[in-house]
Amino acid sequence: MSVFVEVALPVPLRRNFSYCVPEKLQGDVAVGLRVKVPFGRQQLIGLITAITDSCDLTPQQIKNITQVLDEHPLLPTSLYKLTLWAARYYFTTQGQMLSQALPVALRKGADTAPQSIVLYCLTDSGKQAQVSLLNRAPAQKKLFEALQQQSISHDEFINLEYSKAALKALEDKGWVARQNQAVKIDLSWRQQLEVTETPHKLNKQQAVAVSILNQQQGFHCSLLEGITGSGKTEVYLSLLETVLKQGKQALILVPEIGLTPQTINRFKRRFSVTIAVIHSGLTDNQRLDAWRQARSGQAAIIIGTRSALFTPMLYPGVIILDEEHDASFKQQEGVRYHARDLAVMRGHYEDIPVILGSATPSLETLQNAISGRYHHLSLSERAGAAQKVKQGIIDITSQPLKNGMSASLINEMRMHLDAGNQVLLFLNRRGFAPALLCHECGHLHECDRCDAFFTVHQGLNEICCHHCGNQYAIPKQCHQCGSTMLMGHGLGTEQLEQALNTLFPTYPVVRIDRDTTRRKGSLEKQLHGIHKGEYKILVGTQMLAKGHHFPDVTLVGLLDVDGALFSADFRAPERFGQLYTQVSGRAGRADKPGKVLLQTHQSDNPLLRSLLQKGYGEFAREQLKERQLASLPPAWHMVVIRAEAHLAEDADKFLSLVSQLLPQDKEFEIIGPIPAPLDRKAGKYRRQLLFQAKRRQRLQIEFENILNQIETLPEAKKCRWSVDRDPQDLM
DNA sequence: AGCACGCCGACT
DNA sequence: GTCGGCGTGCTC
Repeated sequence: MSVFVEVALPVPLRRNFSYCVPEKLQGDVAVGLRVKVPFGRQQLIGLITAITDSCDLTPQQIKNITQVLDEHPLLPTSLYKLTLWAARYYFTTQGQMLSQALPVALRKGADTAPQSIVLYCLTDSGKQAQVSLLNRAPAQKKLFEALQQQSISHDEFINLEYSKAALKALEDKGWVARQNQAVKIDLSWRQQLEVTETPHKLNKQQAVAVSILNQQQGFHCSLLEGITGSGKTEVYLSLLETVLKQGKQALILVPEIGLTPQTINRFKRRFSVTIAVIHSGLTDNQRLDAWRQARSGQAAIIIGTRSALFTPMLYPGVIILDEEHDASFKQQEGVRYHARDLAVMRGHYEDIPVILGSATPSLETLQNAISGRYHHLSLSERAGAAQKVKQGIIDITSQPLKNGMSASLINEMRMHLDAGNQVLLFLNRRGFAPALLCHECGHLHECDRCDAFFTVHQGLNEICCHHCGNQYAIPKQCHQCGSTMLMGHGLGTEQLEQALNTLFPTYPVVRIDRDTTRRKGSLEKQLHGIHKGEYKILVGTQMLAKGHHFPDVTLVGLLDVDGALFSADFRAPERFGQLYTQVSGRAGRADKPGKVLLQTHQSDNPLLRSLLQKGYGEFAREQLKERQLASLPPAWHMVVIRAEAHLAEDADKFLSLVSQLLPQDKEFEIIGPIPAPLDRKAGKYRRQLLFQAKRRQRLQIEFENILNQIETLPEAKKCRWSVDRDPQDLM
């Protein structure tokens, strides 16, 4: 009897591929194993998704599998199911989703079995050697003395940054030798958990949260809403102790920027267990090692960024996702999955609790907490005696601005700087979709058909409503006061940095944004410099607000509140609310009260007033109502198809055809095609088509029906296009 | 996505 | 006369 397998391959083709299993391999195949197969002219690695005894294809069309790579399924059932679900949800292929979920090394065919590790240890002559002989070779001496204490594995050797040359020299002397040691899986933590730090005393709210979380059995999702400094981490640690004591593992996900040595150290200090840390700086093999440690159960705690979500656990106990509102949990290329949403789904499949923590929860999570789907736990007491920051609004309508700074801000900066403190200036992420604003009267130009703001497209000389697609030429005069001082887009961080250097020549400036932190380790270096007081003025984008505390900063200036708050992006107010709250939570300290200054043309704006007076919680609830009224997420469900082409018509034509494939009614709206807010990037025209559906199921079905049709459109070949479900921003 | 085939311009 | 540009077509 002939045996066939369906194989999911990492290709952007919306189907799996059938292969024939040669007789000698028939006993080796099972669902979930990796196989090597011929594909066109290449050999690819894919995962078996099904085994059948018949196949519709003609014998000429079908090829044999080359090799079976695994003995046991690569992923536990829960994770396998999760990738299946995610592939459907994000309208992608199983193959793409699976390859997203696996460490690169495994995708390339690496072995899953724990391999032996290389251990450097002293030889007999090394043990008798005199250290004093190395007095003139400090690097060798350092390494030698470390080896006298204990042998060092190759990984430790790399991590601890010993000199390679020194190792070579010691090997040449015959004092050090390499040993291969088989990796043994140490599960002792499951029997006897060592707590190496006395837990802090919990306050009442923390204790309540911990006791509720400790009682949870099986799947349950909770929102832990705790203001900055309220001790969320202490709650996590307390919960971890319970989970680890039950012999179960914990998966902790943090934003990209939040995975600092300090974070990891907090967990390391408390528990003497193996912690697998998964971050972007790891090599493929280091990632695979972390993956293996998690899968074998040796790593009690797995801590990592977005992609760590897919790390298998032998004894799953809990998933904690900290700073759950952070946008870095949404993948922005390839399969655009959201780690928070998938974490909840994974918790469901694993039947374990999921904790989402934030000081400023996303509206998605807040809605689930309010509706009762999630447990809602609050921490509103600050641990220390930190004072509340002072907040001030600077109305810059008609005020002369020096590179975006008003005279009153500059004065205030000077006062704080002269007092020996640091000043922090925030500017929006570069290229935030700009609204059209009158500098004289502060009027914001709104669409006449909806109450969304127009977005300025300088390149097209157009203003465009991203809510309905309405377009006009950029007006010459303000619609309200007739002034010609219309502002389209603001300035960038680089320009600001230069201006500050001239304005405050005696106070060193540091700029922190995507450009200055691109190189590995440069962010850490800059942050270190800030803490040492090498810099007095800090300029940056959102990046600076995340997770870093600057005790000597007493003044924070938000230069372009309007650009951040009144952007076409429907999440702009939410984002701004989060940014503002994070920043206010960080400025100053107990003995040095902080001050936050906001520059705006809209000092009376109700949104801004509500945020400043009532705080994020109330503000977010108001936003949630707005979203409901506007049929926006999380009330409704959104998908955007983006297309990019050399000719704008090609992208437009394609998207128009797509829009015609779907019905439109009261519960299913299509907007566009409209230019993307950054409509011309790298010489290509970007257009997008927006879908909003009242019911999630409806969106799913409609899309599944048309995906194949979209793909076969001849126009689809003329542009690059992608589907983004639950888009984070409409850029 | 790869990787081929294929048909037109500037080089030894 | 070739090397190489990237357009389009296919992959069980």
